[in-house]
Amino acid sequence: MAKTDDTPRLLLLDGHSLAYRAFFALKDANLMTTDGQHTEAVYGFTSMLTNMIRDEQPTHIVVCFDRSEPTFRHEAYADYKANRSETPEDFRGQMQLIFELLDTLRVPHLSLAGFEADDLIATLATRAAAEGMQVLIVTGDRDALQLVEPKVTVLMTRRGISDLTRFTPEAVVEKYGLTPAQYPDFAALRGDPSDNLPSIPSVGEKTATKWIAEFGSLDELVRRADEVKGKVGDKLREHLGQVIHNRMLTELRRDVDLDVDPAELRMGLWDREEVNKLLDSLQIRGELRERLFKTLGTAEVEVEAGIEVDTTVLAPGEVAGWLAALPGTRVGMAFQGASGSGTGRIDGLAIAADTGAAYIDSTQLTPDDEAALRAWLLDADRPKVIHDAKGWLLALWAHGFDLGGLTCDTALAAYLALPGQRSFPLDDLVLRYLHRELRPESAANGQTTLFDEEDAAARDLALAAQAVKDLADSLEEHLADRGGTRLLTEVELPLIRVIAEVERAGIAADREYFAALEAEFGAAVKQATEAAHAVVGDQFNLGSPKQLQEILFVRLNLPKTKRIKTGYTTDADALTWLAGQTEHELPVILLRHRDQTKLRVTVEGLIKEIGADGRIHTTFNQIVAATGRLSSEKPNLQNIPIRTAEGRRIRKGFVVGEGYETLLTADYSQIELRIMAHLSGDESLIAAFESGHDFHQATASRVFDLPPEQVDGELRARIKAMNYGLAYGLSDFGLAGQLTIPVAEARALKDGYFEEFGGVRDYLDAVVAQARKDGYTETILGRRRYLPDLTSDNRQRREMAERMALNAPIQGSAADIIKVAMLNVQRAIADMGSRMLLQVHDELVFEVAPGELELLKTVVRAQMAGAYDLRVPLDVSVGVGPTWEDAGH
DNA sequence: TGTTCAACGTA
DNA sequence: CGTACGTTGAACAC
Repeated sequence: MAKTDDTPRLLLLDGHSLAYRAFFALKDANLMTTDGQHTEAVYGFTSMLTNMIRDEQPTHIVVCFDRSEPTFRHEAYADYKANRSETPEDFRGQMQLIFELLDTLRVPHLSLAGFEADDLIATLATRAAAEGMQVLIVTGDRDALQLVEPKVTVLMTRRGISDLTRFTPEAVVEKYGLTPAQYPDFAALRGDPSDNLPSIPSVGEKTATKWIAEFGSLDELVRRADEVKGKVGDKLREHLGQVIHNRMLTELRRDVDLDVDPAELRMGLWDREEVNKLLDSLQIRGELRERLFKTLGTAEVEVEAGIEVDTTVLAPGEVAGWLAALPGTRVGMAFQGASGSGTGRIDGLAIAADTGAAYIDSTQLTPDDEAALRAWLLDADRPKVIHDAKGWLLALWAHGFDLGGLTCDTALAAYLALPGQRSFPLDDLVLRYLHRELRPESAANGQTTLFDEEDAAARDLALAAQAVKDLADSLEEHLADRGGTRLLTEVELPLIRVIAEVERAGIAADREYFAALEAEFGAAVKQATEAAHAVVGDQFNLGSPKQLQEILFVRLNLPKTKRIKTGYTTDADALTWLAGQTEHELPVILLRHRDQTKLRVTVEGLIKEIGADGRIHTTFNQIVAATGRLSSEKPNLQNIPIRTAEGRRIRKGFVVGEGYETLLTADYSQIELRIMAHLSGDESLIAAFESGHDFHQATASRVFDLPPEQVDGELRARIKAMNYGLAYGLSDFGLAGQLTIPVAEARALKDGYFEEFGGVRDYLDAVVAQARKDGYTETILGRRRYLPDLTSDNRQRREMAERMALNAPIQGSAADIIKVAMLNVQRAIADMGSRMLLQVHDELVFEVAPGELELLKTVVRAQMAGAYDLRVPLDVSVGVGPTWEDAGH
């Protein structure tokens, strides 16, 4: 609960200092997760953080961290902290976990190259105090004592993690006999073994204190050094230079150029599930988890105010009049109902305008209301904004309405602003961008009558509509600052309708064919199961990796495969390897079983999704993939088998619908490699595309300096793996594994490749360097992907981020291009009977209306090839046939 | 009952 | 130790 005193209270924590302290305090407990990750520091830090929030009730909070880069102190003094012992092995990796924890808890944290956490703390404390905030600093570093003043208190860790001393100005004087301002003078005089600051021989804390107290300051002491008598006086004069140098290092910087206002440092709204998930992975449970939730549950999020809106619940017959009185400015809309599988239902809607909001029960419309609503919804001159509009558009269509004038979708805008996030709940965004809380009224009071509940639900919907309206302004401004406006308004926003139409259309499925196929795959599964049981001489579940391990590696004592968390892997690669290693027939049977099971399950899933119209309506998600691709779910039609002949049989079940002539597929060939050629500008690679030869053959011919005709299958395969691997950040090791050649050979291959295509290497290097500098990568249409891990201390995370940085512009630009192509194709075929059915990343599938085949071919080719002007041509291949398989290439 | 893991399909 | 997804059954935790 909020303190009665409403002075804002800023809690500043020194992250490294506390984590390190926590680690040593809990070292003997030897905490670790079952997969061997130590968690002493994380655990201890979490506990301290929780207690601080609980006991101090801050309104603002930030955790500051040191950076690995040298600081200005290192520049001033080469040996600064030089004698620090190596970070213990078990501590490594825990900092990264702490960052994750803070992110999850929405606790702001900061670090800045060239400065220690203390300097950031000093700067923020100084600013915050000047703004009238009460400041509390938690650290184990005594240098922070210089910051103490009436508005700034330091909590210093003593032994362990729960033993803290509270330093007010009075307490500093009491403890050290010095004022806070004198503390850095004292520290310089005394020296500091932990910072490797040399001390004066025979001058310890006592003498240092005495001198500073006597002379008032170090300056004064230095000026009057000759007044100090005795042997220690000589020592002082001898080491004066050193002491002055020390003093430069003990002063904390209060003027670090930080782009942060203390008032912004609020805790965000955290997600209980997300926190639980992280604590699960850290295997933190029991008392600490309870304490954490209890504390965070009561810590109030500092918000300026809640979303408020003046709501009218319109009665039947009032809608037309209300709409007529609306101003022409943009409104926010929110809906009640459901959507999915290419359709939807609307029970109610809210409209929030500048003049107030209204709730409309769409199941109780009079004919006049309905006509007015229909016209208003359709009117492109009545601008509207909706959060995640696609499903509601489908629902509107299902009711015979349509929508015009959608000028913003807040979920889409947020996706462009935060591409790494996988979901965009309205309340989170409202808090993040508007610093307001979206608090449902219906949840506020428990005991209500049925009537009140309905009323509250109506007002909640109006609140959401108002929030969407406000949020849109904020997000649009945010995107405008980042150059993302065109991507939103010219690509993503108009694409909503295209995708909705595709979902609504669905693709026809041959139910009987699928059923027969399922039976066939099922029989093969049964056969494989029986064969396996016969070979082993025992019944077991072939689908259980655990039981499989027991059979393979214990009972049969076959050679061990790659280790995984739960033992040894039994994946397809390993089974294939085992089949070659041993004479045993079991691995082969298991592979067959896997294969057939996967196919059977895939077909089963498809059958379940066939709708009453005999078609499968997948949902394309426009806001989940971090690179900008679409994804497909319920069912996923972007992973229907194609590689094997048996798998392709599934594609035969996707057929042309009644009233249509055939299916047509059109795909980009090697679009990602073409993008790589474009982005790198490598003339040789561009020439390989323009040579007219097979691309992999042409590149191989250049790498191995052979005429294209003399490139054999082996050489072509190697270069093909290189070509594709590069776009994924493939390592020498990975390439070697892929081609089953020694790592040295893989490296030589890569060197040979780059000798010919040096521009590609330069480009790839530059991408990572730029991303590290800016914090994000960008596609040809300016779609960003943020990669903070590029500067991680954790090698594994950093290298993962580097591979993402290599891939994101390429995969993302391909996604940009096909999105533009979809828009252009849809515009071009708007008046035709043919329609788009699917998008599979670089492929579009169409259903061709009678007599339109040749025209559609021409239009689709032209629109796809012309979607974007690259330095190499975009090659489109087209196939036609009665099923997806026949129409494939 | 819900969550995590291994496995595997696509581009 | 190659990116991006979604789905599944088994195992596990509650």
